[in-house]
Amino acid sequence: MLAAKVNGEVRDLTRPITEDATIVFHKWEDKEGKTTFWHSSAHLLAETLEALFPGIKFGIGPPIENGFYYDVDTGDRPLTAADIPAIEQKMLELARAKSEYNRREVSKAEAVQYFTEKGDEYKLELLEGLEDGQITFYEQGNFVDLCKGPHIPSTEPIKAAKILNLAGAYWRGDEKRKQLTRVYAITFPKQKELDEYMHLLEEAKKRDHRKLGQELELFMFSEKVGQGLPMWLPKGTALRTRLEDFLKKEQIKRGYTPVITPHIGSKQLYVTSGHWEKYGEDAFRPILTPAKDEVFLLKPMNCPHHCEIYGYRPRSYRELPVRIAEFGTVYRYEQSGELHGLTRVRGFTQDDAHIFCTEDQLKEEFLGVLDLTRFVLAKMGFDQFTAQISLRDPDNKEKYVGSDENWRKAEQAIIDAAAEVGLPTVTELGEAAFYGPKLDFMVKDALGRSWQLGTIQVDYNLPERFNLTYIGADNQEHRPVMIHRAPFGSMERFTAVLIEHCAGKFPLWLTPEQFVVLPVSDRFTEYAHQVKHQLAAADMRGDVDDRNETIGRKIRDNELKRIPFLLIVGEKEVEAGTVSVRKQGEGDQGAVTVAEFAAMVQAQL
RNA sequence: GCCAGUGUAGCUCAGUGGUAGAGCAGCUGAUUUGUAAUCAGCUGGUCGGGGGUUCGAAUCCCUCCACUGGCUCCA
Repeated sequence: MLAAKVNGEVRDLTRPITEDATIVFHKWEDKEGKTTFWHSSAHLLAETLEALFPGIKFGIGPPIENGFYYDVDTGDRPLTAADIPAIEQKMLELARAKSEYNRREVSKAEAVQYFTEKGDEYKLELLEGLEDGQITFYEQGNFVDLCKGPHIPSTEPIKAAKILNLAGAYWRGDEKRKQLTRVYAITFPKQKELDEYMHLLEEAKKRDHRKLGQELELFMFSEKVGQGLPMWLPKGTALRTRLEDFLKKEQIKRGYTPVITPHIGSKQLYVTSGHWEKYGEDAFRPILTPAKDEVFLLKPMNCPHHCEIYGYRPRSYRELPVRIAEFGTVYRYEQSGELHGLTRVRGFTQDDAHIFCTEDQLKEEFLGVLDLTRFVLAKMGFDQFTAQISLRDPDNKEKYVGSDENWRKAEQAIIDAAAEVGLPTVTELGEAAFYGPKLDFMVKDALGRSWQLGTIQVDYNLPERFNLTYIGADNQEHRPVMIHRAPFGSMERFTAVLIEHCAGKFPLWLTPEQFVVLPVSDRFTEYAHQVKHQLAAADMRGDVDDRNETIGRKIRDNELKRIPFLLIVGEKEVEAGTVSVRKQGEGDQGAVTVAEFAAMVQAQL
């Protein structure tokens, strides 16, 4: 037992209960138990660091989803990987002392005095935000920390510890302030659990899309081409093209109109849209021409172009909603430290569309987009995702364009639509786009990092900025509402997450190569090619591995390439007109005729 | 952009001041193969780029570039 929930509040097991209370005990298996365990471990880590590096100063040290961290200021002597073994060792040594975690209520003056004497300005700053009478210290061994708790009774159950990594982190998350060293770590009550966790991390690394992208020859980067500018190799292109075709077809069914727009636009376009003012300085530099004062920008978004398409002639209420769709490639100068495989790049293609509709149609259109997005995710086998509603930060309205009334309407439309379909959501203030609130679908990558995939945004503002109108039944001009949406988000990020989601074993309808025919020896190569052509005629994709290698080698190589079906052909198969089917990861499935195999695969598509 | 780390052959990696290495891949040849690596030979590197220290630098220092882990940012 690690902690107790008393009347809904998680507390120390050792803290006396002075009122009538409902009590729930938390063990390691509970989220609350782990959180308390890791929070206490953070204090143990701090005690360790203080013992090893006297004079070290402490920021904050909270538990996180997997483990905990502590932000520290080590002065002139940086922490490095070489320090890790000593830290881990000392941590366990201190844990074995079985120090009790003792809670103590202190006055603000007492707390300020303590940290002033200790010289820890970070704790003093934290104290500034706390009210007298609410302040508690926790003490274990030789370490005292400002902390509201709760904690486990003693360090005794902490049996295994691992420093996961060292990273920089700005104090209070503010890039203008000092950067502290963030020590990430995790602890367990048993060594075996730590071993299992480390094994899990290893397995996750194996499905990292950057690694699989290289192994499966899906995409590449080149220093000469530039940072964050992926190039899709033939197999990656085959995969991506199928994703695009799938969505294009579905969008046609749902009343979208495909368009194509250029990769650049005049600066004036982005002044109108507001992007110039908001992002001009942080974007790729403007493109100049021989003509004086002529300035173009690489397009960072497709919406301004689509607004121009909407506005190229008068629109009647009868033709709304207008749904303009484009797989549009955009370029954004992301900070160099942000680039990450295919998930964060500087040139990428959005499966973008902009829906222009009346206010009355807004809800239905939004619901339609929600349905499309969920249809797409389901088709790809994503059942684990969260939906995040991103609203404006009400305390920083100057970061956004548009009137309060428009924002109120837009935010309400998203909240209502999500509630209507029963979509579980979390709401984040301050995460909205500058022109409107968003509903984002978030998924996690193999290493637990969360990425935004599909996005739906309600926008009252760009239609105003572009002076977009339609003529209503009353023969008056009205302002349409705009929905920005991208079910995949971007082809790059979606592909990355898909690679990791299926560990490179793509669904049959998407995979670049569905089969490879493996002749047992070169006497059967001709038959192998016949098989391939028969299957190609049945609309299947694949090739012949006619290298002069043993069958065992060919099987191994093609298994590693995650080919769904290996078709082995030798003497027996040639005579019987069959193929021996070997399914990826599942071994020999026996012999069937080529037609039977084709039918079997068709049935699975 | 910031903090820390990494950069050696196509890939994975060894080499820490004294003649650049291994396995795999590739090429050539032999082998004609029955369900996850046949054998042999050969090729392949301005040790990320530039500058410096040194008799001598993959190795030490500076700088730039790229990548990795975070932070900040993300139209």
